[in-house]
Amino acid sequence: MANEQAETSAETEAVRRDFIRDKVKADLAAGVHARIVTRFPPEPNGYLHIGHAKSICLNFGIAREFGGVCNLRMDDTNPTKEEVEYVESIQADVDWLIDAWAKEVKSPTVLFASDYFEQMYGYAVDLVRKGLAFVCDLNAEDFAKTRGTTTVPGTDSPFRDRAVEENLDLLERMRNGEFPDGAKTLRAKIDMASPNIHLRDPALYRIRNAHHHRTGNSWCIYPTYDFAHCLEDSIEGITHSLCTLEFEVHRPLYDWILDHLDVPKPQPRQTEFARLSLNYTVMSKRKLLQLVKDGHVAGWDDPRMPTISAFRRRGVPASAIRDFCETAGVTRYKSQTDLALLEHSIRQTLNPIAPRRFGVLHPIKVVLTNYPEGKTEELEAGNNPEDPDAGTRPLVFGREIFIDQDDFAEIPPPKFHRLKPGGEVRLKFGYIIKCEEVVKDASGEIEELRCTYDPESKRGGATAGRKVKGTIHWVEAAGAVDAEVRLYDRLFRVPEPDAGDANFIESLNPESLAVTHAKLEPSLAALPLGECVQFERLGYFCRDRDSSTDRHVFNRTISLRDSWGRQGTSG
RNA sequence: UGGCCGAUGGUGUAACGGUAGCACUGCAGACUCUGACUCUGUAUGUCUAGGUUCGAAUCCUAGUCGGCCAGCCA
Repeated sequence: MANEQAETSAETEAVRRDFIRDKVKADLAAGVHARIVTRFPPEPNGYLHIGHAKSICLNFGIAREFGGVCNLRMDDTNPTKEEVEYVESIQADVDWLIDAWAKEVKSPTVLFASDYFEQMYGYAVDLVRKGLAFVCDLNAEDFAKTRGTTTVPGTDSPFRDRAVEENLDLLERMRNGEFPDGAKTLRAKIDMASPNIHLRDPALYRIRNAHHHRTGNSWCIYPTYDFAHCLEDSIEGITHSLCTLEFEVHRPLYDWILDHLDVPKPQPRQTEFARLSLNYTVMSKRKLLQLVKDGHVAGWDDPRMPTISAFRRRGVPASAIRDFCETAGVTRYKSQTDLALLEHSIRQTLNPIAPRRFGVLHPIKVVLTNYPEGKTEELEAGNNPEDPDAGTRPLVFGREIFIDQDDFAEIPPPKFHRLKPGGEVRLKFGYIIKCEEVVKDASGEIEELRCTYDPESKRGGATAGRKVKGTIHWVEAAGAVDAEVRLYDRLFRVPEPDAGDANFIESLNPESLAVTHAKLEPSLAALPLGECVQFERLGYFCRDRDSSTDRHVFNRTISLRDSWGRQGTSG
């Protein structure tokens, strides 16, 4: 009995996830819709970022959970800002992000608002016929002047009472290209005194003699967002139109347009949620574009960027981003999500699946003076302690190896568990070694460490059970693969780089990228692109696409949590 | 001197009139051939003031603070 109750309430809790899903569920229960249809409607004027990921996960996620579909629709109603490059990157990013969900819920083809231009124009004509829209000759400046302000009502356009026939004629001539850019607009006839400025006879069509990336030169008038978006939703049979909070004040107009047109019922309903805001980064397309154009980063997919393509290149699994979006939640409160939440999702996703490998980022050579010259042997190394099925791999061991600079200290700080003069550490999967001598060059730089090893301390050996404080990773010198390893840190030094009127460029973190010349275990030379491994004790890494057959470039996806060295430098 | 929206630990998010919970982060400890993982413990919260009610984070009123809106951008 008690168990049943617990299960029931747990189930209820699992289903109840946010206020939007509540609404969807209620609509379904009330029979408002037979099937849920959502949409993700990016404007192809930039690359998708982690903020879009939230919207993608929400829209596709809801469709999936409720057995519906989600359309990927390019909102391409402004030819002066949109490019094919962006529609392509958006498709690739969405496909990668939703991955297997695509088969279940994604509309089979990408949709384009521009495919509805003729239909939208027809609706505009309908509004004119009903006396609900008029052609206005005011230029942009006079339009603004007569709009009023937040506290002062606007005044009617002198063209507001044009006869229907004249409006029809003028609209057609607008379409036929008889007027220059900005000369005329089609406006809704609503209420210039409305406290909601978006209801003060808003523009529905504007003249743009511009080449559109899909419709070419067949149009010279283009619908505004407010007119186009609700119609796009209506045409596609969208049931729930989810958007961010800043569109809240547009909702009355969204409804007004559909209410006054002969469109299928039930009409789509717009619901707003708070966009994702992540600290230590910026999210606006304008600012991301500036970072790219001004060369502060290497491109849209520079792994320091918050773009989806950057996360992909950096080695972050799509499922980690989805997990993060779920963790961040959906509310109407404008929050600032901590980067730590994202990092946790990434580590949590990678830990059970990433094969363990050895990589030495900042090598110091170690010579084992009592290890026979010319001898090598194979050690058996576990691939992943989190996954019993991951198996083992052979690791060549020899007289000369590399260890990381961080794992040796000539003058060790308190509680230092690693190698120090006269001290011992275990080489993971191998022997216990003892540092006998520090060899330096003329300038005092450490040239190599001369150590002895305990031949019986290997797993299975007589002294294998000896306790030493530290276990470190290593790479055998002769077989080591040279690699360039790129260590990334947060792009900005401050949590809110674009707070207030701050110049976000000044907050860039000069140490967001550090490049090291590393020594890696041989198997890493063949690591396929797109696969993430853990360099033991260091973090998760993947091969970068800058690699070639004889050049190895790796990205650090994310470091391991480090309760010891946080005060030190990264890597 | 407008309209609309929002406010729960450091961060994010639950609780839908009935014991303020979870995750992240922080700190402390256990374990460890990864100073990881895992586990344990611990710290910190309902914006304010009234009201309704047996009972309010939740409902009402007012205030405070924050956000959005005056593109022919989306």
